[in-house]
Amino acid sequence: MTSSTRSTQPRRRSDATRAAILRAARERFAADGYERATIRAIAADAQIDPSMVMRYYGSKEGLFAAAAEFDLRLPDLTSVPPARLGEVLVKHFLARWEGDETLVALLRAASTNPGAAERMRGIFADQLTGAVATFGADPTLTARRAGLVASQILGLAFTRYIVRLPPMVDTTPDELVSWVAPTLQRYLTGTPPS
Amino acid sequence: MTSSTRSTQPRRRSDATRAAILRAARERFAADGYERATIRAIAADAQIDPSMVMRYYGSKEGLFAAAAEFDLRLPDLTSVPPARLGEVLVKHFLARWEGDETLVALLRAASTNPGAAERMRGIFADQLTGAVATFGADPTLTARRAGLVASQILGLAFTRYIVRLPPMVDTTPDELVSWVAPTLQRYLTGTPPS
DNA sequence: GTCTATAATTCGATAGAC
DNA sequence: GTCTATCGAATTATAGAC
Repeated sequence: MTSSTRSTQPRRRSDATRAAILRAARERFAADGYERATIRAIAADAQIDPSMVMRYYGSKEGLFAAAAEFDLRLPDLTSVPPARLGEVLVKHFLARWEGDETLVALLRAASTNPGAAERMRGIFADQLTGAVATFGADPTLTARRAGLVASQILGLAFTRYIVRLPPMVDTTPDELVSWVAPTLQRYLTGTPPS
Repeated sequence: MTSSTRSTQPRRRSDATRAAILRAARERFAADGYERATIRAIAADAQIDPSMVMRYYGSKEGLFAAAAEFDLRLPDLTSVPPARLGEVLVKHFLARWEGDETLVALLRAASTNPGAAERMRGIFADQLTGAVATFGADPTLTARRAGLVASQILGLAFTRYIVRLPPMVDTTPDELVSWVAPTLQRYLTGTPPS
């Protein structure tokens, strides 16, 4: 029962097609948002028939849910020098986004699609809050610290990838890290104001 | 030629209707985004016929352009104590938004509508950069400082009004000001990193 | 100025042949 | 598994009566 022929392998022709659909869907959702991205256009990009999209993913919502699966892949913050938490986080986020348009798709869709907004809340409320909680002292402040971090991180993504403000687009990732890291550092470990 | 009868007064029945349309349009665009907000729904809210919207504003794009007119109404920053610039700015933005949903409409639409994104760029690149330039020392840094401020300000609005992250929704404006003011202060007047 | 009627598209989704 | 054909609904926009 070592290997090749079949039986335990459900993957055949369809897996390549499914992957092509997801890739095209991410592109379109990222570029056009949820409403303007049509199943027909996605299917054309993937060079398959539109009805295949429905067959594989049931509906447009189902397709989006599959295409916008996103994991922040946050590193273990307990092994990071406490004074460098902000820097590590900004670097991580920028690197994570520059190579994967899934978050842009999610960001654009979250503006108009309730399901996408809900997923965004889940990602930043669960994954990020969880990471912040691993080292935070005061549990009652953890959620707020995570929310503030999310506000700066998502504002960075929004101005750089969605609105495309020229100064935010032209600035290199390293320069952005230098400016933004102290902000996150204070949100994460700073003394609560008054 | 003092007063009432007519001649120099083009406003008659239509002005109230136009205002009602704009109000309903801002509500719908803010709540649903550009694509999902339909002319029919806006007309129903304003209790007028859908064709009147077309007659007055020509097209859906034209209606949005009229409804999403937005002025930051930035105060004169030269009369603000330099050490309190961040605080004054956050306070101003929060107050400006809590009572006017136009920015939320613009924010939501900017994700999918190129024209709305262009307007957003104009607002933050012109109005904000102009205000920052009035006191900034190094002109080459002015655009970048304004962009960074925009990133935190728009991230605040995005997480609080669009995605509605619970910790950002539950926090009072005063508490938000306390946390965010130092960030803007550093973006505006801080020493450039390395 | 206001409304009815409808044109012209476009979309998501379905049925069914092969 | 894949594709053709099409349904039914919704949209912006227009033409024209009153």
